[in-house]
Amino acid sequence: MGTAKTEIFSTQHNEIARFAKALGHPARVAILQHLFKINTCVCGDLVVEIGLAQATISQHLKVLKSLGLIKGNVEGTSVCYCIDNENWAKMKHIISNFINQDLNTQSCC
Amino acid sequence: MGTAKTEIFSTQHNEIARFAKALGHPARVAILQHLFKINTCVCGDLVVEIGLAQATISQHLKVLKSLGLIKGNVEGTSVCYCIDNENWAKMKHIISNFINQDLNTQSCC
DNA sequence: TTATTCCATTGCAATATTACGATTAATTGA
DNA sequence: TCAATTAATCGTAATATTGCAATGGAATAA
Repeated sequence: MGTAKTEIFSTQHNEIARFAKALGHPARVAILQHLFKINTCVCGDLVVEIGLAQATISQHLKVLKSLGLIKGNVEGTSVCYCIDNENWAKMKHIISNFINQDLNTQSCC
Repeated sequence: MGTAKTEIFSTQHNEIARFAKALGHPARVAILQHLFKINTCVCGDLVVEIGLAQATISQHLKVLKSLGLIKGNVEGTSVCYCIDNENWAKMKHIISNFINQDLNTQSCC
């Protein structure tokens, strides 16, 4: 175990969970927030900015990249990262649709 | 390790991550979705509905309850769960504010 | 009381995640 | 060419998560 039984859930539920999981670590939230804040691509200063070891940041970037939320471009000896607008929008819709549900009735308990 | 270094991140980033993490498992997504769908409290049929062992469901419910997203009421020999509207709204705002950010400029890469 | 039902908790095994030092690969600058 | 810089990857340790069988506690039904 330790592995989620994804096969018993719908594609939709698995997809919501996959995106949510990627946002489920403060370092990844901080990375994404920084990319939004500086509003351009980030080349190299993420390690300083976030305050974790280089290997650790690289691992978090890999998670975000593998989901498509960010993309990286090699610029000489450094790599520049930025939000992938298209996939970010896709994630936004999937998560929003889920969390913006409202109860039609009062909770009974 | 295996433990996130939450102390180096802002309260806001940690809070976003905490909520996102709770939504980061398809079983918990399915549980919440079911609670919205039937639009009232659920007494006892979650194990059948989701298809995991009773102990496993109980554990997922505990995660959701400890974050305040759901609440449970004892009704005789069973327990009824429902969405906690107040905390759900709080989560909704926190997550929405984060994911609804838009880039002012084109990505440079 | 005794059996039953429902659910939480405990204990455990398998796997995943987080973090980092060390190494490697690629590029640039001298 | 050779050092320096940057970031990915490897290896490893510590901890967290997932899942389930077994157990236990609380309420109900007989």
